[in-house]
Amino acid sequence: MHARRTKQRETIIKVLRSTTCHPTVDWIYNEVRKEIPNISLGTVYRNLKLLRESREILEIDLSGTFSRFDGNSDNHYHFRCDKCGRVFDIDEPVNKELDERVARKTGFEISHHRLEFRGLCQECQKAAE
Amino acid sequence: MHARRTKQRETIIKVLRSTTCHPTVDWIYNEVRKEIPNISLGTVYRNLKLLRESREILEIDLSGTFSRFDGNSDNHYHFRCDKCGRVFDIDEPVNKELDERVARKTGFEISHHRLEFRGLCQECQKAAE
DNA sequence: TTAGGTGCAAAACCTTTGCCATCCC
DNA sequence: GGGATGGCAAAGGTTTTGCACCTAA
Repeated sequence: MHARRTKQRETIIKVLRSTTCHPTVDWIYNEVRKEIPNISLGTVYRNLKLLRESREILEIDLSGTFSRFDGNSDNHYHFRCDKCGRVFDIDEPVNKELDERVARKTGFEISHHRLEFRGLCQECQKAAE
Repeated sequence: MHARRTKQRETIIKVLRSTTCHPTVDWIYNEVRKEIPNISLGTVYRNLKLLRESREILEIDLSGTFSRFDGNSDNHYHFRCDKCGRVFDIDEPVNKELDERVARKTGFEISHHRLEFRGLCQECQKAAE
């Protein structure tokens, strides 16, 4: 199966790469509709699935009702605000050595790890005062 | 609101504490039905929500369709097998110092972090040979 | 030409919720 | 007694899928 270049897929990638927020499917859908008004939600889901599988984007594992995506597929850490729900990228080096140590200890074959900090972002800290 | 002691809730806790697997709601539901055949799925959901809020259990954030739970609510790390989907607890000290460092660097107020290793468990490594 | 892609709508799924009966404190 | 819970079923919201029609290569 050869991935084909379609306007829909290109636009979805463009939208994802153009933001630093970590959008939900619904947000992506609405953005893309500004350019392709009659695109269907199913197409968005299908393309996100493909892009995730080809590792062009990252699906962020969060509890809660809906998935979020990251246009940056390099492994990196996230912070999630417990109050406003926003997700931020964290500029902290990924600790590859940890993978190796745990792999040795457990016998698991470890490809990577996901790390998510939780707490309050600056704005929500102020709002709580 | 006083949490009341009911057979349903007690059984759900018992089931959760009695396993080291990280069950889905559906699995919990079926286990509990062995003791309380006419318990409803809604009750299971309601109690899991209560227990999560009172921090007696842990909801594990995973991508994928359904939630998973951990009867152990102490913060600890997980490993998830990409092939069989099983989740294992990792016996590795939680790095609290990391929270502090990132908090200083970012200005976020960090309460904790979640870490999940990904890869292949021992059995799935053998199966892949 | 043709396999992959799209739109549309229905289906599938997990989770939540309203209502009323029931039970615990 | 009275508020917290449970059972049941319907609703809600996200994600997937079947199908017929396109379209990029």
